[in-house]
Amino acid sequence: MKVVRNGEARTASRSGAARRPGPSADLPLDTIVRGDCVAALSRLPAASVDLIFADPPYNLQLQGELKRPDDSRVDAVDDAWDKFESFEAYDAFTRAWLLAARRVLKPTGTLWVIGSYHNIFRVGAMLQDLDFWILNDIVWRKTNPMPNFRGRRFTNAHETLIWAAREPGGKGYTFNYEAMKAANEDVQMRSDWLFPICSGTERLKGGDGRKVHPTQKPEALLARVILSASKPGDVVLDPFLGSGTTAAVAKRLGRHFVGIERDPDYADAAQARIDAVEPLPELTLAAAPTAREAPRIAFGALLERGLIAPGTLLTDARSRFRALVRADGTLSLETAPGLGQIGSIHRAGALAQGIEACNGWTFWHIATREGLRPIDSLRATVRSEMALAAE
Amino acid sequence: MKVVRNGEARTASRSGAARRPGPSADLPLDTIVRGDCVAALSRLPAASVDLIFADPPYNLQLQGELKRPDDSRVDAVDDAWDKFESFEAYDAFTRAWLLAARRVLKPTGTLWVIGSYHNIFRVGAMLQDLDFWILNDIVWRKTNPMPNFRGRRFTNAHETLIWAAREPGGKGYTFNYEAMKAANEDVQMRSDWLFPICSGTERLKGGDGRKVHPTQKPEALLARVILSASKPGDVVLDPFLGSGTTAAVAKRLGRHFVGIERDPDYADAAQARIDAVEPLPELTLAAAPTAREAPRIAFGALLERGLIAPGTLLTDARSRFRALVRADGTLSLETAPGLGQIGSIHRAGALAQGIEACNGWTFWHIATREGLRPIDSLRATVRSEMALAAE
DNA sequence: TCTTTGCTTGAATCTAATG
DNA sequence: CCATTAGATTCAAGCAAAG
Repeated sequence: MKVVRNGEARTASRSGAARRPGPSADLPLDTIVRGDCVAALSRLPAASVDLIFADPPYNLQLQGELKRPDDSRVDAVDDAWDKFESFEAYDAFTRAWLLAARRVLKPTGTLWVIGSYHNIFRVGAMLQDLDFWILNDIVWRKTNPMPNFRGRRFTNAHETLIWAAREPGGKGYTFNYEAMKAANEDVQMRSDWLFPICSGTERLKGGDGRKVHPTQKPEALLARVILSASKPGDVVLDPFLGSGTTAAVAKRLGRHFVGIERDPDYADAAQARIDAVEPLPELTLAAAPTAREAPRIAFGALLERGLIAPGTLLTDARSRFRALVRADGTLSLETAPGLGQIGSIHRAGALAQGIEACNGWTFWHIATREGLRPIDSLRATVRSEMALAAE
Repeated sequence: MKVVRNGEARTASRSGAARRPGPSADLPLDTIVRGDCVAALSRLPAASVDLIFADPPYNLQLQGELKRPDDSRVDAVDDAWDKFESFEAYDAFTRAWLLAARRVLKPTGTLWVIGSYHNIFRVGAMLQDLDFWILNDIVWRKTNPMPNFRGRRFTNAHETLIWAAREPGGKGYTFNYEAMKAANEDVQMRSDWLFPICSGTERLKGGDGRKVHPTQKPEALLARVILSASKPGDVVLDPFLGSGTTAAVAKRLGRHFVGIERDPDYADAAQARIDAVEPLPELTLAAAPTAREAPRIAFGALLERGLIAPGTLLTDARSRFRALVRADGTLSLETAPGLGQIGSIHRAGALAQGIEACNGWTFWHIATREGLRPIDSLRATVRSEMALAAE
């Protein structure tokens, strides 16, 4: 039941962690760790996980199954004066697992938590208190929510997810912006997502025909989370695995998973479910090249390859400004403002327009028989040449 | 500028409070109280207000300046009133105004707070800590949010409102269930609302043509809040009145208002705005029209619903070009030109044909027993699902 | 007068690599 | 650590100007 692709091995040190450094002695990849979430997290290597998805318990009043960080059970409370006490207990629980989760997260890793108004505000505030950095809050709009039977409130038709980086100013996290946009009619994916709740054949049922888990999440929801915030081969961890949706979707999408589950029945059901999952073919999963991740090409490389000659005159698309290509790969402005000034293609473009910044690749054009061409198209030529040479 | 209707007088003791008992010596009805919110609230009679709508500072914590891709500068909310030293300071502020607000609220009264992920989790947690009772969290989905210019997050396309009763088990609060349902094509009003942001002629502008207030809320949003959670003649209080939307809508809908505003410029603008409002005749107060959402289906939604599987091969009608469906909802071209290139269904169609633009929905086909079918035909299924969720 | 095109703007925690 | 530089990045509306 291990997902082993392309000779990738089973430890994070040789899969996800290869891409992003981090110690990872013995991450139990593609397995369900049975036991308490905080204790299990504490036994995992630090900074070894790319993505965490957490669906923590939330209704402490009804369930009364809260545990303190030391795993002792919190007595159910009914008294009004004790309500504060129970929020406090929930906060302590949240704090404990969030801290344990942060430890296993790589510096570039991100964390998702899903909840409802019963708990999500406390989780969100705790995330901020613990110095996580919220990237988005996401609304899962349900196409088919349970109606409000008493008619005393609005139909509770959504749940909230919080997406957070490990720390403020967190950079380097994965967000597959282009893929999300391409899948969404070529407009940016928004913070409000629409999915049906998990039902029908997707819903796990026991032998008695009753649902195995009370809050099984739809696979489509997890798929969007994983596709947006991880890459193939990454390690996805779920500290409250439950019926195993996170692991099943991660496996299907060519990611490694680590699941933690305390309840043996849930863990058994999740294991069986995961075993039945067939990973998608690699071709449908390979990370798409993005402009952002493309290898950098210096303008000088165009000169070195003879694609552009020193002394060439470049202009902007509307031929308002001109610049002379110098032998060292810099430009010299031939028109005011900035006449005579010398700088990189970007600097020269900014100077010409009198603005702070400019992408010289798309600003400057070269005259051809077919008309003006952005020098960016010459860069594309170099990139494809380099790709061929690499093979 | 007082709203006096049906012989109702100007003090809460003889208007809203007549319906629901509560002391109310000198509630300054239908006026703007100038000054600090907590101090002003403390001078108001206890248990005299039916509904509170609060739009507190969000504590945005913006760093540098943000520019659009066209190099224009985003006019950010950088006002001093939105800056707090720390989360602790923000929490203390929140706690103070919430306690002061609770005091003026009738036992049957309810409180609304609006915010974003920067502050709403702290507000929600504080509400629970202070023993308010959350009735709903409501998502205001914006039809026209500001995009994410750098492509590093999901478009932040919503704000969150929390609706809470004064205390746990709060009974007797107003919820106009039938009116909401009637206004929503006879199905229960959901917790996700769709409105445009405030712009155009509704947006207050100063003599210089610049917006008077950086965060003016749309009247439609306030109308739904007030129509759902108050009755004509009730007292609606806004402790952060700003540009006066709450008061203007309350007056228009035949409710009394009390506004608190510290900034003289905001208060002046709000006063002028309120003065220009004409209350609606009683009969027209029934239901607010709801905009039916034109469902926009993305190709990704077809995968998420299982209507098309990753790995499927799509072709054009004449089977000249082929493309592989990838797990993330993008296509990978399998034929020249463009072999190996990845993009949306539209982009891939354009690349295959070597043209600028293409409607992927009609260009790409899927093989079925009955022959090739345009993928557009799969959209109908998702549309019917989504229609259920549309407002 | 009507249509098309272009410009402006909105509660925003909005980069990554190199030296 | 900071400073510098390369270079990637936007959607829906409203309104004004142009056709």
